[in-house]
Amino acid sequence: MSAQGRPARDRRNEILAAAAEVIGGRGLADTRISDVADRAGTSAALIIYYFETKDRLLTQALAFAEDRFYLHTRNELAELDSARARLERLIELSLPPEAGPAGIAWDWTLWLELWSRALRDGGTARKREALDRRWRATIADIVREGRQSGEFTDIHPDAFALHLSALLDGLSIQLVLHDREVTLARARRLCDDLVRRELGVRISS
Amino acid sequence: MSAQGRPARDRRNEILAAAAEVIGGRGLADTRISDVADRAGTSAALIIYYFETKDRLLTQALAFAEDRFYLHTRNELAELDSARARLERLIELSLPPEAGPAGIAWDWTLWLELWSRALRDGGTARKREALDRRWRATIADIVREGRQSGEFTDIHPDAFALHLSALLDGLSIQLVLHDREVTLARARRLCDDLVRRELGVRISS
Amino acid sequence: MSAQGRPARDRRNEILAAAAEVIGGRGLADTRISDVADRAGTSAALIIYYFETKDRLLTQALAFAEDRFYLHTRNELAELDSARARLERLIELSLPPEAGPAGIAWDWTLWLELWSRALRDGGTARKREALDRRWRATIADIVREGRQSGEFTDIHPDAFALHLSALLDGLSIQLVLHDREVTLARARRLCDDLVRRELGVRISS
Amino acid sequence: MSAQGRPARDRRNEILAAAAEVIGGRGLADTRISDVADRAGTSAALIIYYFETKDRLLTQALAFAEDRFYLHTRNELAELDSARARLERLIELSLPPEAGPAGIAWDWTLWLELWSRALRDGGTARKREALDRRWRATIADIVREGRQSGEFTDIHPDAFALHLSALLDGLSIQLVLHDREVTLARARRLCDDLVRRELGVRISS
DNA sequence: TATGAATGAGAGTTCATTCAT
DNA sequence: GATGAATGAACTCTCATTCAT
Repeated sequence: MSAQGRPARDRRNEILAAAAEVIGGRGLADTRISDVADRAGTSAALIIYYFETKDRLLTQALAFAEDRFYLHTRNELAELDSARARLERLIELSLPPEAGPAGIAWDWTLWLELWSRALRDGGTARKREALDRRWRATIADIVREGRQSGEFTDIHPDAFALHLSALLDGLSIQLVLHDREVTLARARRLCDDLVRRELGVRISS
Repeated sequence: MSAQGRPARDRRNEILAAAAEVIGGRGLADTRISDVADRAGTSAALIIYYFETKDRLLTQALAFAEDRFYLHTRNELAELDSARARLERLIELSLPPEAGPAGIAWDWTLWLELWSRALRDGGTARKREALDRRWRATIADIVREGRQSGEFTDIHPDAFALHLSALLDGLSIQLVLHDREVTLARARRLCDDLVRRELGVRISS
Repeated sequence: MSAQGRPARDRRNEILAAAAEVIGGRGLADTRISDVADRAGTSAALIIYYFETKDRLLTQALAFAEDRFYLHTRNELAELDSARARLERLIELSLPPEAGPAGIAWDWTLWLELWSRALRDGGTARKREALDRRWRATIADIVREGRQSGEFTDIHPDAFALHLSALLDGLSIQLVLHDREVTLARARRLCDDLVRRELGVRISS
Repeated sequence: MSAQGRPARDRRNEILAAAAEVIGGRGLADTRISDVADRAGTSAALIIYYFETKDRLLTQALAFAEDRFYLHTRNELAELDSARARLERLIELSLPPEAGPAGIAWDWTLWLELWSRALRDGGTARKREALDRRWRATIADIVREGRQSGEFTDIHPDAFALHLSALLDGLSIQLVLHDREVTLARARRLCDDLVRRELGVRISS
């Protein structure tokens, strides 16, 4: 039993990862259970066996991917020792990489799907709210730490967090959608300006 | 001929309007041709007769709704005689109204759908880019006018336009999704702050 | 009225000719009223106006084409003054021309459609029987004439007519279907042999 | 595994047989997937599950039926020990039975459909060519055997095979279509005559 | 006579889900 | 756990036909 507990959890996560990839590649609306099964190397029936319903699979897959991204970011930030560096890195990780021909910003793609799904699906809506709250809290915490360490000027952490996160969202949309007027450099500069103006510190990402 | 040309165009627009409503209400993915037909008071076959394919219907419906919104905004702005007032109004119209339980910000709902569709559909992608460009140009024009009339301090119009529009997008997402931490008032305050700081003018929306 | 009678008949025939072409090109099963309308340069509604039903249109179109072919053959034969020449020409006209790349034997194509349709459609069945009977009679008449003129040896005209017409049908099928083992030359030789053996006359088509 | 492999193949063949019956009864053009499903006692979805597309189903059903007929004939012929008897039997099996009111010559019906389909469908065209070639080879082989055993006079087997098969096709068409001038007896007599004249042997079928 | 607009009645196909093994 | 077989419910799209003009 306990010997089976692990593999089962692994299987679940493999499927969730596969689902996230498929969603990222084809979009939520065009994702079929059998696509996920193919990518995960199993059968559609098994996926239903684990998740009971397609809807639950998709909801959990989105949550899985976003949690993974969040944890990845958390870990990266934990390694840095100044608030300034952490903020700089957070901005860097937030913006989707300028895509080469085939390059697609997987995680950002999922965010767009998540938003439209959250409009009608309560579960997704709650999850999204929690994720965004946690994200803003991360920013606000960095601000507080920087204030305490004397790196940043005194400013309201929550207001700044909302401003920065909203700006990052707004810019990222243009970037994932490859708007020709919005380059990664321009986006960074706007964020840098905001940081400099509000926190009195210069970041050169 | 002319007696027949008009009705046909009217029919088309009726259908597009109906489609936009349905998409807003049920989401792009859950919109069936027959839903649109029902709302428009016709048959599914007629919709295919006019639009040939469901895909084309949806693409055109999104474009139709966004164009309508843009024209509406344009007209509203044209009536105001100071750049400050126009900017204030633009921000007001941009942010989705704080929705009561049943209230849904139709147009913003469509934007979210538009984004995720633009990820994979070239036509939608192009249309979206054009719309956003036009929108930022509108903001930049107001800035230029305000600068010329001496209302605003001297600032780069395009950089400001990108900053404001991105911020509005980012905040609006939280608002349409009813994030409990982001109220319409908070969103407005952030925009006001930006305007005050960058353009040196106070707006009290 | 009489001034309109002509054009109306012309219209009908134009449509029938168009229908025959479409059937030849796309097959009976894939022929849509609107295809015929397009080829005839009218509207589908007009075709229904003339023929009332798609079924009637198709039946009449097949009959029209086959009658036209028969009359064409009749005229050609009437110009020749020996039974031998007439028989030779009849065989020549019966076999589908060896098709170049794009070449399709229109009339033979229609025959195949006619047969499968005659299996279930009584009207088509009757028409087909009449056409084949008339065709065999044509052959038998030539035999009789040749016998009388002393060109042919004495043989039963009807038996010969059935033999030759069946052979022509069977060979023509292979030819329209481009069987690589059955060339036009081989087919002719078989017919020539039959004629020589049965009628004691050599034809060199 | 082996317990599952068989049933699947059986299912396929059941469906193919059902399809052949429906095509024979209603014609290729009027055969719906659901007709086949009904006759096979399953669902339309299962048929798509096995054949992916209606087109493939029909193509394979025609091939299935014709192969079955060919194998049946082969077996029958193998039991006979003189070339004369085999030829006689082949002719007998080739001609459609004189149909009573309800009697329909299933396999011949399918041939007519096959021909018109082969006009536009490459796959069907290839299959048909192979079938006919095999059929003529069967005839030619009998001729060779009869020549070797001294039963038949010396004649070119391939030319005879083409002549006989074409004649059989041409006559069979009249018979399946119930031409009132062409009886089974008349058709047989023509074939007998051909055999007697060309092979120097009398068959009394 | 002529047609564009409109529709109902399907048809094929997709797909989540169930179930026996 | 795992899967192939099976299906019902839905959906898009096609097309002959009708009708007002």
